[in-house]
Amino acid sequence: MDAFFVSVYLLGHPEDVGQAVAVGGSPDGRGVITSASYEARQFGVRSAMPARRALRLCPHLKIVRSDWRRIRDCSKLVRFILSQHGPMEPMSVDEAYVDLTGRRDPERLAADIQRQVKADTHLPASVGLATSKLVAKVASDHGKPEGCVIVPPGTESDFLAPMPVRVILGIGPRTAERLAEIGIETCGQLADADPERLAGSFGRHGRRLPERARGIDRRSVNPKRGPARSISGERTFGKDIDDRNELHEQLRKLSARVGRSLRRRELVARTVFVKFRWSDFTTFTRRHTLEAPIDGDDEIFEQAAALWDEHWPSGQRVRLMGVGVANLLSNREARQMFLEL
DNA sequence: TCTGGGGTCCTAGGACCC
DNA sequence: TCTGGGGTCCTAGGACCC
Repeated sequence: MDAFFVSVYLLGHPEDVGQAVAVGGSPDGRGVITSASYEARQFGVRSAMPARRALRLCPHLKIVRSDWRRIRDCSKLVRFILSQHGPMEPMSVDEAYVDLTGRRDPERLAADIQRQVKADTHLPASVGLATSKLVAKVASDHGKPEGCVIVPPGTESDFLAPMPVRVILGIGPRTAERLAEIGIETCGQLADADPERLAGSFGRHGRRLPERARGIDRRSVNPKRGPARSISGERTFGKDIDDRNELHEQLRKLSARVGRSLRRRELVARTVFVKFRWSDFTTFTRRHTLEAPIDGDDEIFEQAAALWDEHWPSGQRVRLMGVGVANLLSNREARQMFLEL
């Protein structure tokens, strides 16, 4: 989906269509931009940018909060439409793969699906059609907004060759920087690199990079999502906090939020973790695993508070606090475990 | 002008067991 | 005399994604 959160907002606010609009947090506090309209992007506004900075780049920018209910509803509808056309694997709230293997005239089908999404949701989407997930994703990004990019079989390598290595899913800023240090900046250069040499400096993952850069990716579309592996909540405070009571109060709120989410999904957890971020941005986590799984707000808070008190130097100013659970089991699995014990 | 929030996966070291 | 070897679980950090 294109500028998804902003597009969803505009559904309910047609008067703002064509304006520089962004979804994000408060520019007075420590909010960042989540999604920016293409008009806002012309001013350099990007997601993950501090809202304050976005406003400086684009003084007339309208920043609005995200409407999660509406976003979820739109996401569900898009997924439903896609799933009518083949096995569908959701990647995130606004991206999914559909397997059209064996379908007649997939080029036309891709364009039809895009039109159907627009007609039924009134939301703009981009489509990429290719022989693998990796290339389809690059193609889809390449045509934004409202693009429909088809990469015919056999042309994957040529399609990717001129592009920066960053377009490949899994190559982030860190890997791109390290590749640049050895003179590799484009997919074409990466495709020609020696896999063994890359394995030397990038480990197991490195050996596969040249084939990835050629568009070779045998991963299939997998519609079955595994169960959640962790659930967490975190909060960056508007102002750093150093008062123990206030910190405990926040810890209790976050624990309750995590607990609710856990129970709604009918899961229990054996591990509780807390996340710390001091004023100077030093960040770390501490965790504890229990013998028996839990799902209650008070139980989560009790564990979180013990970890917190153990690692929070009294008086240390806190910028962010997080609480999470991992080692998740379904209620059924937990019952089974209990019987075995 | 400092830098959100929700996740996943991988790596590496240490404890512990046989 | 130096210091096996494999498997599993746990912790912590880091890269990456949207």
